[in-house]
Amino acid sequence: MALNQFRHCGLNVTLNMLAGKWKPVILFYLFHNEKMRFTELWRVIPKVAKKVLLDQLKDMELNQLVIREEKHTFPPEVYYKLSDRGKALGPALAALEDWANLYAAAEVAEVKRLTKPVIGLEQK
Amino acid sequence: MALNQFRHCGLNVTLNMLAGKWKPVILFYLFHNEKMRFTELWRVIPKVAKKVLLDQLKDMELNQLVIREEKHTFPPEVYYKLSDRGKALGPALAALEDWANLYAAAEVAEVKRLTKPVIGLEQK
DNA sequence: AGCCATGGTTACTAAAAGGTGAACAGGATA
DNA sequence: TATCCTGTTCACCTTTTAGTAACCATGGCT
Repeated sequence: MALNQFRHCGLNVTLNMLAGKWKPVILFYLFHNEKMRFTELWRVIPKVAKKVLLDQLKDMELNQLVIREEKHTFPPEVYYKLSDRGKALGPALAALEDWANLYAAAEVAEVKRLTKPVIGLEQK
Repeated sequence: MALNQFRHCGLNVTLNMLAGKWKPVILFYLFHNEKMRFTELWRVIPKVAKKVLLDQLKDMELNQLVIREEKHTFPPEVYYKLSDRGKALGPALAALEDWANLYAAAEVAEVKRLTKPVIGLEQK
């Protein structure tokens, strides 16, 4: 889960926390939604396996980027949301995104085409 | 090398380019040094295998973050330096680092202890 | 009783990333 | 001639991550 044990500075620490195939998408949705149930998140990222999504969320919870909120009802309801720490990542993530748009436009364009079906969808 | 083919937005693109165990260190040195020979870089990051360092650099070159400059002398001299694109990452990377220092202080502290011998060293 | 739904786990497989050690040009040097 | 030096490649091996599929508990429906 958490990778590189060689971390020499803050940059490494942060990137380690963000490393994970689905974490950027998860962050994307949580930045746009405040609170999401597990299944909701899962439906919205259709290509990911349940277990993997759980792994990534668990990892992010461990790093205190997200908070898991469990209502002990039946059937169970579990909500995931950004912690303050997670929210504080906003500007930095925005900077990364801006960079991509300014300096890696080609890659992003290609990307946007590939992902329209997944992102920007109606979240219930 | 370049990982996640699932990229839904700029964030993903950027993180994909930064994902790699040694890329943060490499960036660190190139941000501080302007130009470095392969061997110099290799000596300064002692725990990495030559091949792996080469892989990471090749990857970064592909993503146009660094520029490889080869002097056809004997023995060969190869310099690596940041491209403009790479330099433009500066602010975003600084933001990630600042986040770590403000919100993940514990992790960074632990880290600083582990890495003193590697970072902040006398470059040549 | 049988089935659905939710959020998990478990055991296993596959693919990617990283690591090791040897080898290679080919001029310089001893 | 033998050895060194630089940047690279090759053929493998190990460790990490991601993916698959089945199974569980539990209460509400039908």
